[in-house]
Amino acid sequence: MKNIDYSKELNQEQLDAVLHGDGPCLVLAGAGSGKTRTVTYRVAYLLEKGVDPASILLLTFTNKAAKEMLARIGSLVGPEANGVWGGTFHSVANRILRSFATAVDHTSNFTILDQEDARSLIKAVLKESKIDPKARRFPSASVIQNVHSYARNVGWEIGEVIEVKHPNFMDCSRDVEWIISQYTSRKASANAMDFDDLLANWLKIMDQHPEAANTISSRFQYILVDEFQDTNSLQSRLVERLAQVHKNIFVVGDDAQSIYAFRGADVKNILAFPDQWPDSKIFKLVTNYRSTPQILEVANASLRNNQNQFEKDLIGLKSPGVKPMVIACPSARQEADFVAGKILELRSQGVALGNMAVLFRASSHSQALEFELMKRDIPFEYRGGLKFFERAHIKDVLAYTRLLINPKEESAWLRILNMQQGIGAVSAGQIMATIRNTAKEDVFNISQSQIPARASAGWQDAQNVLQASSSQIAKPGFAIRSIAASDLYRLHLEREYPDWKDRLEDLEQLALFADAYPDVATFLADAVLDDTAFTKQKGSSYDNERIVLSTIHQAKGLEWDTVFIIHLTNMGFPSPRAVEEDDGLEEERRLFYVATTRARNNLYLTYPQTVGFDSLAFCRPSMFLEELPSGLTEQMTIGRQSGFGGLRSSSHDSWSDEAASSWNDDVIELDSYGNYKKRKEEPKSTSVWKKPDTKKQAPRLSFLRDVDDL
DNA sequence: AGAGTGGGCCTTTTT
DNA sequence: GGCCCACTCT
Repeated sequence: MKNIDYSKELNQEQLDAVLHGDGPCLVLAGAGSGKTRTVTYRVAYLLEKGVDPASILLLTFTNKAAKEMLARIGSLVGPEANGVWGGTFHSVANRILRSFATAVDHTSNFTILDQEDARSLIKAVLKESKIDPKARRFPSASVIQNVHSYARNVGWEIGEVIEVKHPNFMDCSRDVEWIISQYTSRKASANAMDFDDLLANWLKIMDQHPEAANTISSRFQYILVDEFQDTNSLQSRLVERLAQVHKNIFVVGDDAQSIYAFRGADVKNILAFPDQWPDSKIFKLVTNYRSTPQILEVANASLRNNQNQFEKDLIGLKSPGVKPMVIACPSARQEADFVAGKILELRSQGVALGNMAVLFRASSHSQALEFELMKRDIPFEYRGGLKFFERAHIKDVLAYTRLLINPKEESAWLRILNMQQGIGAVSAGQIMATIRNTAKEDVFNISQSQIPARASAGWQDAQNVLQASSSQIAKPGFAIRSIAASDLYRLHLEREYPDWKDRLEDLEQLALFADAYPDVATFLADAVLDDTAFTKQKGSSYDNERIVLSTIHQAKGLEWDTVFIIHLTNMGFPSPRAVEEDDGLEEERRLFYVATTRARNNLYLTYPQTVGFDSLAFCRPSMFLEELPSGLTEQMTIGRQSGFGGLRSSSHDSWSDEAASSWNDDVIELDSYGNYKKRKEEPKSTSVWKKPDTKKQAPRLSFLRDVDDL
């Protein structure tokens, strides 16, 4: 084991937290204050003290965070770190449940349903139910799914969630509960778990199976939780149960960066930690090493508009840099143009593309920029949107693969059946009923006589593929090749997709990825829970030559020299829908805080003054910009005539003046979203009003990201 | 019962 | 602009 000089490598704040003894410990770590560093050194310190690596459990929210921390621990202490258990709550739950599945009425090779799989199962239940959505308004499958998931994560009744989140569906409450109960039993009989089941079943074992619970909790003597502000009630209870006996619970987080309330995260978990764990120690990390004082001032000033928070300002240590810049652009097209131009300019000044990132609130905000970057041949890496394992053809093949393990898994069947010629929702439902009544050994040999006549050919095709690949169960890569290369699936791809060749190549990539796994079940679990292994393979050598495009949520925990936050409009960010939620505005502001604190040296805040495709809509700058004290930022307006690069530093004669005066001409009206929309006739000054021709632009390149998939 | 076509509706974040 | 749904034709 390497020798670590803790007092030299850590500041006093961090050192205190790392060296603290056993028992409950809360570390409140501001953005850029060395949170990851503290956690990794803490683990190193435990190992150095002689703690068995296998008794340390490190829980995170993203796979990326888990991998990064484990890697850093590894480079700190060497191979001794290998035994440390680290991963997301969900992936650790998966690993544990593989050993204890029978306690919760599953077998160890249970299948994990991702959100889409789960939704399609709910949809099928909905269709078979006698509920007539025409007779009255009834929540869609995805609304039901959200309600169900939220209820489980925060521990509410279905009725309560509907009352708070969808009051207009209050009278459907009973029926929704019934649908959910059907979904639950179908899922169980298919030996499948959704994301929430992973956590819920883990907790169930901890609560109701003392023997198993004892094995689990005595195995993990030290529990560390990253991003604790993002835990929901289910996760918080899990953590509590795990640490109940030894109380060696070490959590780090920042209430100011709590941005997952929509999926049940509750800041109260971190605020109440000291009450929940008497005698806990609290450490605060407020020294920021990452950002210039100018950037921190903007972040701090913004956050001061929030009421519910610990009082704490980040204290910057870096020497002064430049003020963050606010850039008003006439349109999204010109915003993209500005950002692309600036990227090239910075690169020529020596900032590597990999040291820059463009962040946005919602995936759709990046469209114009994606096009502009492609046009200019600027390589970029897109984070967010569809992941590799969520793309249609990948999911198709995975559905077949799932059946090899779990022949009665309903949502896999539904996906496959609906792909066959001559099988629609009704036949699929009938066939499913037959499958449910068949022993799992016989499912691949159901006789034609039990299948509706028109569905017969399609059914036989699918059977053939399954039978052919079922012999490859021990070799996931071969199973995948056998499915992807089948006439049935290859022809399906050719029929459906213009880019079928790329997709076939994707499938070979998938097979290569699967080759590394000892069996199909392990491979499938990773495919659903963790695709970092795959994405890494793809882009590794380019990492430093690509600019990152990312949603703010996915950018949490990361940092870059230069950060652009785009589409800072009143209708884009804060998101109008989020603002309707309780505490929604404050959460959006925390999101803005997360975004700004990703930047080390340069921060560009841009917004278009118009958005829209059909009709042009004006928008104002985001309130997060308007509420910033003037003087903290440099303002800039891009003139509408200019191509790229032509900037004006005054707002005189600018688009915004013209737009403002137009608002008085009654050409603009409020639409139902509270947006200003163009009405009736086109104004005279055509060049200004012509809608930007971003519409006819080429679609996103499919190998970068495929939005047409699902 | 499926498949193909036209119209209304909504734009969020993710393990 | 794109998705989902409902309607209609086969």
